[in-house]
Amino acid sequence: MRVSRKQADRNREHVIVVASRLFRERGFEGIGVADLMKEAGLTHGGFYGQFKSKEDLKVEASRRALSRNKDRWAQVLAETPSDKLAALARFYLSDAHRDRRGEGCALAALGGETPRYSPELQAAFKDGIEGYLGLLDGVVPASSGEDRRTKSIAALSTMVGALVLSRAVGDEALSQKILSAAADEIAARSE
Amino acid sequence: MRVSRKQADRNREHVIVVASRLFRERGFEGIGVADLMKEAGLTHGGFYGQFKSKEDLKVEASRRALSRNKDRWAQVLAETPSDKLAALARFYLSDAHRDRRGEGCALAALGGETPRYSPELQAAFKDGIEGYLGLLDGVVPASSGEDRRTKSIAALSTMVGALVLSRAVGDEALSQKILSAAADEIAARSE
DNA sequence: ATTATCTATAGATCTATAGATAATGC
DNA sequence: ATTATCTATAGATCTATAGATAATGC
Repeated sequence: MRVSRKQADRNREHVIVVASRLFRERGFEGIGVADLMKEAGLTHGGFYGQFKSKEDLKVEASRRALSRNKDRWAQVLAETPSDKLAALARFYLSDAHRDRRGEGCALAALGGETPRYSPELQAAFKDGIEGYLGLLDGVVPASSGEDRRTKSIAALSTMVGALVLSRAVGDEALSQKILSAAADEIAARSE
Repeated sequence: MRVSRKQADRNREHVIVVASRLFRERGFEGIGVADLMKEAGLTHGGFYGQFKSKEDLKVEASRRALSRNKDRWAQVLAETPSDKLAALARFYLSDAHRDRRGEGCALAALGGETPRYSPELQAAFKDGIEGYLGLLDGVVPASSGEDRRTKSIAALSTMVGALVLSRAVGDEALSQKILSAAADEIAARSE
């Protein structure tokens, strides 16, 4: 059942998008190639015509997730007239983001697993992180350029750490408190 | 080859300690029961006499790791005469900590995987986090009690997030910059 | 003729259990 | 007699590949 080149490209795209969700939801080891292809509406064997290996797909799916999320950040910043950093923190540290791992930040969902895999995967995360830092550099309050990057890194670390912790505690009250405390702290520093 | 009750208890302890290292190094899905028992010098089948399931061991090993690390925090704070928060941040955000996942903070090593597992495991992480926050409450600068807990959460989030990111980027220069930026920011806020 | 996708399977792993063995501790 | 640990295995998964099939695109 061969399909056209154009359809094959669409199928490949679809596998990457589905994988970017499933990896974030279940972790890199939490979903197998067969189940992933089934979820994408294709067969197990078809995978290896499109990708060299599962590791290869991890890289593609992570780049896709990080890039899509960066676009979302840029959108939030463009929509907000003032207090852009505080608005970004509130967006990132929302209940909705916490509860939707599959569509959320790949740094929080998969960053902890990344050191165990290929340099190519780590490079994808490095590029993703630098993308976020580039956006933050434009909205953190700072005197010098060097200081600006320091502030951007601290803000990103606080956001990622708080999201990870809010998802880990399994306790709604503490989870909420973690999200709001981190958002408040970032907002306070942005004044 | 039965052993004494006392030796069996020691064996159980040893499995927990070995697991707390291997889970942090390789992730909950990165090590199997058979390999883990081999690493502990016991046989695969012996595992199920000591633990109900692998999930059960995840909980025990996580509690052990979190508790040991909390003791280490308390030790650092006790050894430091002044600027305790800055000293703790430097300790946590060190190259040594980044490079030794197996002995390091379980929040950074395994926090991202925790939401996918049992309520019991999440409760272990909740208890661990509250332990760290309790120590931080004693050293963060704040006017009111409520504000103090907010500052503690923000500091913990920044530390955990920075450690996760520093391990994920696979780039020594950026990794170093992330660690130092987060440590500087926490130190600056502690004055 | 080429090639995207399919079915089927190899070979390695995984968690968990059954039943045997042998030393402890009454 | 009890029980901690052992060997062996069930049954389910995992990644990856081989070879067949059938539609595309020259």
